[in-house]
Amino acid sequence: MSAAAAWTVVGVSGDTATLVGLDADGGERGRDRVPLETLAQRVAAREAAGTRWVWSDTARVYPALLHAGVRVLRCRDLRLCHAILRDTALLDGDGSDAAAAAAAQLRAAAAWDAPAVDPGQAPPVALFELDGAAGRPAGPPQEIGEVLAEFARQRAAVAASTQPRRLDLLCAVESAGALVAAEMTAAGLPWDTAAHDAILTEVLGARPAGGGAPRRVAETAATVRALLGDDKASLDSPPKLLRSLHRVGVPARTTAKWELREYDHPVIAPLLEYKALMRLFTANGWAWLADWVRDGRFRPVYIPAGVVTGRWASSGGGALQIPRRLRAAVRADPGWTFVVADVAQLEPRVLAAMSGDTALAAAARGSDLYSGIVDSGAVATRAEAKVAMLGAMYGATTGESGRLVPRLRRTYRRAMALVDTAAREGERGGVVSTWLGRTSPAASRGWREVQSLASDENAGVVERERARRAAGDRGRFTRNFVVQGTAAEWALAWLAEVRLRLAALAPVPVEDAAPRSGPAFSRTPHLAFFLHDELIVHTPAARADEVDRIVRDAAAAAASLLFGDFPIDFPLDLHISPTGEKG
DNA sequence: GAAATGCGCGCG
DNA sequence: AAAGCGCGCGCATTTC
Repeated sequence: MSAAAAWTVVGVSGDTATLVGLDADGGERGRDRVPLETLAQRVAAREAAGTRWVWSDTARVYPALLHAGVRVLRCRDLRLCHAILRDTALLDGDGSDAAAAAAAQLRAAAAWDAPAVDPGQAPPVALFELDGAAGRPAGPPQEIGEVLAEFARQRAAVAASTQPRRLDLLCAVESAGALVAAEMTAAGLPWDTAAHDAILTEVLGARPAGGGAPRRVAETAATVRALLGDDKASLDSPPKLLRSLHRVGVPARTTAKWELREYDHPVIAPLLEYKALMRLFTANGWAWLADWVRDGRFRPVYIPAGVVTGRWASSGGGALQIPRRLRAAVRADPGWTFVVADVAQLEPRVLAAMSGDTALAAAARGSDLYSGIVDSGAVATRAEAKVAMLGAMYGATTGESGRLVPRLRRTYRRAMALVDTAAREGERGGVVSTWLGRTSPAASRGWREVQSLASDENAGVVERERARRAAGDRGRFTRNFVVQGTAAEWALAWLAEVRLRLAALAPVPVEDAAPRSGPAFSRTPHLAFFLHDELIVHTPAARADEVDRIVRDAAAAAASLLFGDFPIDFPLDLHISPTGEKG
C-alpha cells in the first residue's frame, strides 16, 4: 500500500484489523491485514506518512490509540457524519436522481444509526472491543466491507447535495471535534483539589467528619426553619416548602429562586442562601471531587453532537455546568499556564453572517455588538439591545423582550427575516438547516397528531389551544436551531483550527516542566477544555504568546472557512492566566 | 427496589 | 428585567 493514500479506511473483524488505502477519488490503493494488537503501531507509521483516517466511531477506537501513545491529525467519523447526511435537507432540494438515490441509500443503512459507544464506560485499552460485549451498545458496524460501503455512500451523498463544499466542511469539523473530545478526556483539565477544598470550606464551612451537612448549610437551614416557624420543615421538597411558605404568608406559586426573589419576607434571603449552598454541596462538593478528579485532572466525557443543534453534551461530572466560582480550582501545572478564550456574542454575529445582514454585521464590528446596535439607533441602551437580540433569537413574545424585538426588525431586516422564517417553518411542521447543512429533526408523530386533531372541524377550544402552543414551542425551537447550530459549527471550525495549529508547534523539551501525567501530546500546548464558545489551552508559560496568536488566527480562519469574505468580526476575550477563570 | 417523572439550578 | 432556546445532574416523589 502506498504511503501517500489520501484516506486510510480502518475495519475490524474478530482479532484482525484491515487498513485500506484510498486515493482522493476513492480508488483502492492497497490493503493490509494486521493483528488487532499491532494496529496502534500501524496507525502511527501511516500517520507519519500523512493520511486521513476513516473509521466507524472515534469514541470507540481513539481512546485506545491515545493510550498507546498514538495521535492522529485528521479523521472521518462515519457515525457522526452518517447522522448529519441522513437528515440533511441539502439532499432534498433539487430533486435530482443522484441526490435522491444517495439519500435513499444512506437512509437504508440503518445499522449506522447506532449510538456511540460511551467512551466513559469503555476501558481505554480495549481496542475495538467485540460488539455488544459486557452489555454495552453495539455501536455502528466495524467490518471493513461495511465501513468502505458507508464511506462510499457518504461521499456520494456529499457530492450529490446542493452544497457539497459546506457538507464536506461540516463532516470534517464534526470529525475533528470527535478527535478533540477524546484527546481532552485523555489529557484532562488540570484541577487543584486543595484549591477546590479551600473554596468549599470557605463557602460551606468545614467538611463534616461523619457525612451530613457542612456547618454553614446546617446553620442556614436552621435559620430558615426558625423563620418558617417549623423546626421540622422540609426545605428540599418543593411542594412541602411551598406549603411552609404559604403558612408564613408568602403566596409563591413555585419555589424557583427567580420567583422567590419577588417577595419581601425575612425568610426569602436565608432560603435563597440555603439553596445556593446546598446546590454547591450536592453538585460540586467533596463527593464530586472524589468521584471526578484523579491525579490532578478532571476528565469529563464529552459527547460531540450530543445536542440536536450540533453542540456538544457531556456525560458524568457535569463538565459543561462547572459553576463559575469553581473556575479558581482550575490550576495550571507548575511552569505552565492557560490561554482562556471565548467569543463575545457569537450567536448574533453568526446570524449577521448567515443572513448576509450588512447592517447587523456593521453593528458587530469591534468588540461589543450590543453597543453597536445602540449606535445604530434601533434601541436606546445596551441592556435593551441585549434583551431584544436574545428575544429575537429565542422567540420572546411577551415582556420587555417581546416589546423590543420589533425595533430590531426594522433595522436588521435580513437577520430578523431569517429567524422569523425559521420559526414559521417549524410552526407548520417543516425542518430548518444550519449554514453548513445540519438539519433539525422532523416533527414528531405526537406533534403532528396534535395539529391534525386541532384542524378537525369538530375540534374544541382545548385541542386548538394545545395545538397552537405546540406549534409555538416548535417554532421557537427551529428559530433558535439555525442560530445555535451555526454557532456550534463556527466553534467546531475554531476548535479544529486551534488543534491543528497547536499540533504543528515545535515540541517542548521534556525537561520544560512537563505535566504530572497524561498522554505524550499533553507535554506540548494542548486543548484542555471546550464549552460552546470558549476554549482553554494548557501551555508552558513560555509559549503562551505563541498560543495566543494561534487561537486568534484560528478564529479568523474559522470565520473565513464558513463565511468566506463576508465582513463579520469574531472578536475574542482572551486571557493568559494560571487559573481557568474568565476575564 | 428500580425506573420514570418533575422540579430546580448550574452552564452556554 | 423577565422567564423566550439548548443541555446534565441531584433530589424528592411517583409509578411499576
